Amino acid sequence: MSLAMSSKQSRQPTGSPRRTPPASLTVKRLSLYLRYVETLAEKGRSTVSSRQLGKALGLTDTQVRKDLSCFGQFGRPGVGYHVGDLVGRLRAILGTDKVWNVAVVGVGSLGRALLRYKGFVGKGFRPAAAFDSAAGKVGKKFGGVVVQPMSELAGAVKKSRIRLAVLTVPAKAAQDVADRLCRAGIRGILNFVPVTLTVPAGVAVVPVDLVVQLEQLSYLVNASGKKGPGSGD
Amino acid sequence: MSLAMSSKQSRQPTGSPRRTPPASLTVKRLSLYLRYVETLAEKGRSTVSSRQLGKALGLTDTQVRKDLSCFGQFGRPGVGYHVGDLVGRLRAILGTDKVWNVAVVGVGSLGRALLRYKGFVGKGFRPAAAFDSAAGKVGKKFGGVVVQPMSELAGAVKKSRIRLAVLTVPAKAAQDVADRLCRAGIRGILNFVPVTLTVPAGVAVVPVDLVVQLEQLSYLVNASGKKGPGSGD
DNA sequence: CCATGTGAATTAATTCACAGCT
DNA sequence: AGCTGTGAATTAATTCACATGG
Repeated sequence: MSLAMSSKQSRQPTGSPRRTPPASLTVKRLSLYLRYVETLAEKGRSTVSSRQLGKALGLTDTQVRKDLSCFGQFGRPGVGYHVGDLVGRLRAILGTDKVWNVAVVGVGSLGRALLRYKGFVGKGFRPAAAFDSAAGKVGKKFGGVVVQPMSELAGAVKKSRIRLAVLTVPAKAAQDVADRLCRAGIRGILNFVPVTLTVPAGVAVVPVDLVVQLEQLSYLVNASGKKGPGSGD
Repeated sequence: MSLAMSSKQSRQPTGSPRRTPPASLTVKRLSLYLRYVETLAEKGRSTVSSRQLGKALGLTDTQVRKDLSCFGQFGRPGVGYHVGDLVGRLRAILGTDKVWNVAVVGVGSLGRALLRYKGFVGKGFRPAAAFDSAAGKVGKKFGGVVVQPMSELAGAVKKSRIRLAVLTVPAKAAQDVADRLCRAGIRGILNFVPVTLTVPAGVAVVPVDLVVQLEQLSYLVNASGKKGPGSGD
């Protein structure tokens, strides 16, 4: 057995990405950490350990520490992480310490549901505008947001400082609308349309295809019929 | 058209997992392959190459071939994959060659939107029942499905052979309802509630947290502000 | 003692390179 | 020519092991 050497590194001021690159899988877990730690904050808990966090989310304690440590070192040996601090840190990393104005484009049943969705409040996202090409929908109000015609899109995006869009238009229109959003200066698109979008560099797309999600379930259920692994929440 | 592989096959019977294990990331991509290949089928295209597939989805051709090959070898050197055949194979792998009855549990705005969502038709999923604990909603019809009281859940699940559930209840009720679903014999849960569910082995959970998705966007947009990687559709 | 942070080892996933079929 | 399928090499992600602080 070899003798490890001491690395001996003094502590960086605050929140310095030590080494490893951001890593896309890590970021997804950061959201889950935040979600869980926020519930702890509501309950008045003041500290949490990587083991408790991992247990609640189905991860190992090492995984949790690795994820957190690559964005800086918060958390104290022997104690754990300070809940309030961790909430702040995670929000800052994810960029939800400020509120993002979001446009909902396509006011079908899904778009309307998102406009009315209560889960965004306090999470850093605010549906700030809605757009639809159907004249019959323009002027109507859903979740407190008045639907505007598509012709207003570029103007409203600039005026209301909207940087994110939720896309819930019919598949045939999706790429066209995405192009318009990009030209209007939108920086990210949450895409519910079952189509792979092409966007210029500098614009992010996160796809959410409900059929794809159900297919994952279908696969897992079929697979567990033969063999027996767990699941994947 | 549509001539299944006739004679000439010294291959394995059908869809034999050659070597590699199923791999969870692979399955997500299979859904994307299916989605794209279905659009090709509608357009009447008869073959597609791994390169074309990859190009359309932002993947390398090698990646596509690796993914497909680990479920058996369909596709002919020098030609590519037969579109009709590939659709059938992918559906069989994902388990959507038969129709799954799905229960929507929790008929808030999101649940209603999912009941009305048109995108499930022809994809192997059918909203077959809806449940809500609010007496005011019971008896109402959304997307052709009548809302039933929670007390009917176990009975309806058995009677209608429902094996998948979409969970869109308030966060406080989520784990309780999930427990009831599991006792009723449900095999998979598509979880829209921002809570990590605990379920017995043999039940699959696929989480879809809209806030988490937006946080991914937020992170990506913030990150591209400093440096300049692309996106991630 | 318990808990974090991290280099080293391990395992998973992707890409490379090429044999072989059309 | 073009294309698939796959071992080998590479790169990413996770887990292990342990030094160090509370």
